[in-house]
Amino acid sequence: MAESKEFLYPVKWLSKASAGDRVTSELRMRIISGMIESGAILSENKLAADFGVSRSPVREALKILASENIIRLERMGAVVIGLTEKKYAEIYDVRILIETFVFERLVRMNTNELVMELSKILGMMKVSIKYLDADEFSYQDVLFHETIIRSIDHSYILMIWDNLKPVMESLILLSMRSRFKEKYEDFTRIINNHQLYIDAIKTKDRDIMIKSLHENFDDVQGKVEDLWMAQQMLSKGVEQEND
Amino acid sequence: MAESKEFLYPVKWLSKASAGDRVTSELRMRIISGMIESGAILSENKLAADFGVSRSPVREALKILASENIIRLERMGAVVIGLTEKKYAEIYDVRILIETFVFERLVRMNTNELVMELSKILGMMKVSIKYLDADEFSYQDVLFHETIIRSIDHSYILMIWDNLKPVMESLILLSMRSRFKEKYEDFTRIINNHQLYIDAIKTKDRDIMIKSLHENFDDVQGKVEDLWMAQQMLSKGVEQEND
DNA sequence: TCAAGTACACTTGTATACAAGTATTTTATA
DNA sequence: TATAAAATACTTGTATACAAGTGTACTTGA
Repeated sequence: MAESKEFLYPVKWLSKASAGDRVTSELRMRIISGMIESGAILSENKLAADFGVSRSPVREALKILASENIIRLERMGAVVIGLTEKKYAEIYDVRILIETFVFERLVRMNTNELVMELSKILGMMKVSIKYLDADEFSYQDVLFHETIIRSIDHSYILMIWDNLKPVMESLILLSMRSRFKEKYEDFTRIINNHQLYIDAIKTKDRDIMIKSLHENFDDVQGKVEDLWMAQQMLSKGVEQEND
Repeated sequence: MAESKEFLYPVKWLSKASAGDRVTSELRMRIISGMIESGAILSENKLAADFGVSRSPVREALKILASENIIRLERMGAVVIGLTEKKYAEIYDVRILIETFVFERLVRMNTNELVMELSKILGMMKVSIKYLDADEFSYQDVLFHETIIRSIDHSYILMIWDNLKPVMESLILLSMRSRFKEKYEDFTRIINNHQLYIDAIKTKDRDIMIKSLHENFDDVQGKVEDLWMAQQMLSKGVEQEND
């Protein structure tokens, strides 16, 4: 009823999306941001009313979020799991696992085209910084890594990424928004890291690859700390509706 | 309308399952077995009619199968992808990836309880062989590996397994059924492999682990060859309905 | 005050209805 | 016969309705 007009997920990314996709994305953001607290119980009917849609798209959303492990479907109601610190560590375990795998494939491939593509994306990222567009920057950041993963044409590695991506996207969005406000100087470092990533792929130097991989994850670790800050901000500013 | 009474998926495994689960499991089996050919276009309405249910559970099934990468949801109709040889290789890439990861965690854990559990499952497998129950054997085989994976309590590794499991289960079911008929002697070797697996975990000997891991996958490779045989049998014996 | 049973509110899963959009086929026209 | 236009038979996504089941709360009885 008294639904907030503010959406956490960028509405422009949903122009062609279905109601189901909209609910999925927005709900995910609210859970990951902490706006919907861990342990909360979500009702299909209530969510449908809140989002102004029927139960069908809400059901779809809950199924997807359950497969992403951020809610748990029980007999009565969906229980919000949220992201504990343990889970962050686990997400990055998996990212390291698959990106390492991808790297091993890449060194045996022609990477010219990929390097071009990545350079283009890096250019986009620089522009996003210049014009203070945190959402666009996040989009390009996610796209950067997805482009690398897609390049080896491995459907099951891609499947893992597809499951991880939405959560990663939400994390990065929230982190980048807060950084644009508070730690603007970080972005030159992030750009340098990504350039190192590209160089590693270009030279096919495994040592640089490992180095850039770890720097990237150190950086990501920073993102996560920012996220905690963002969560604090949000949970103070948002009134929880319990009835 | 002229729906076959024969279900590929064991009906007793679906006793408490919803119509959606039933459709999902059976459809998966029909695709992986080759009974529904790669490239075929599935219609929600038609499937609903065939299975005698409404579109709701069918939609649910298609979403799940799409996330498992065995169909592709397009604007009009779901296109069956099926499993090419490349995809088999990719599945086992991922299995090796995650099982290796799990092993690394296991060597730092107390594995007594796990070893007990695995021994029990192995006992079940032996009984299944004795009584020629291919489905039960498959169930225990899948459970064996799932038990190992669950033991490290890693939600995102488990997420990967959850996505892989249904396809693995189908593959193993089909392969084991044909083996019980044609290559019964294989099973002593499979049992030995699993015993080696347990020993590796018990002694925490990384070398044995690697050895048993590879023997297991060699074995699995055999399973896949059997599957091709099974597909041949099926595609000859089944009349495709096209109208 | 406490226990048991009943009624109610709310849950999921499924069926069905409908709107909007997209291929296909048919029909009309040159 | 070839081409354009219109009718049709699909498709998906969403809304709504309903049945069966589950938990809660209230009432009734001691």
